[in-house]
Amino acid sequence: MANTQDTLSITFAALADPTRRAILTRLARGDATVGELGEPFEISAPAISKHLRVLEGAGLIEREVDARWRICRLRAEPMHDAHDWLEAYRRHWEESLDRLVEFVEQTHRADAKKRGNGAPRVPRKKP
Amino acid sequence: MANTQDTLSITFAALADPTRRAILTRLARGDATVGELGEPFEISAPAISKHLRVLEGAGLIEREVDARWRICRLRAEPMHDAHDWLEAYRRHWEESLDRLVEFVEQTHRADAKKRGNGAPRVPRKKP
DNA sequence: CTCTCGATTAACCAAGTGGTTAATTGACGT
DNA sequence: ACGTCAATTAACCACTTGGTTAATCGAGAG
Repeated sequence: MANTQDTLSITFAALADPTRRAILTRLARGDATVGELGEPFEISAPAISKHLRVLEGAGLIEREVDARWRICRLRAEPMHDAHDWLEAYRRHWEESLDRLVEFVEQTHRADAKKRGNGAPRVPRKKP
Repeated sequence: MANTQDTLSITFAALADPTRRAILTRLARGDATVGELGEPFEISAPAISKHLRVLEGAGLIEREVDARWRICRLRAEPMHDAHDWLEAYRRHWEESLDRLVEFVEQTHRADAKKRGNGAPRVPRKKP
């Protein structure tokens, strides 16, 4: 409902569609026309047009008109902000990974020392 | 319309709302009850409940029931995948940054040589 | 038992989204 | 001038989303 959407929200929303992400992935390999971009998908040209408008609205692509073709080019800057935002949570997912590694190592050590002990313990959710 | 949404789409969609991002930011400082999470916002309790269900559906939080409170905890793992996906585009935004730096340096050099030239030029979108 | 409190569910609404087909625009080739 | 081709716009549809208010549920307190 917050209609005056902030940039980050618009960026994440644009990225929340697999077709649009595929388009961006394609554009990372080089500029392309709208037709080329739509070719891999089984959806109509207007549907592609709409996706491109969303991407353009998010500043993730820009279009340059060349005769009757529109050349699309990737503009990755907004991803930078999204990446930075996520970066702030890195230690949280690394902590979870640490807990998993710790669990695996403990299990391995237990197996090596005395095989066939009790039930395999599961990492506590909040240790 | 792809209804069987992939994980990345669900993650990005969950992050595409400022209220939900604020909730995650709050949870990064520690677990909290639903009431505590909703307190900063001027929306109803059911609206918060829905946001939390979206976050839970994306695997970004988990809820533990404690008497009549629900304790919410951050689960940052899905952000890891989103972060990785964006990482693939790093060189693109860094290239753009390079172009900007190059422009600034050029401008600076020009200013140093002949001061007080025309209006301050703005970086071209496609130099 | 009853009342309150934290939280969720139910039912509804307005707006947005992702898709369609049909019509339109604009540049090119003949 | 005409037809064609790339792309967009228009109009429509089904479904989702973010919000509301009212009702419900479950655990404690009196």
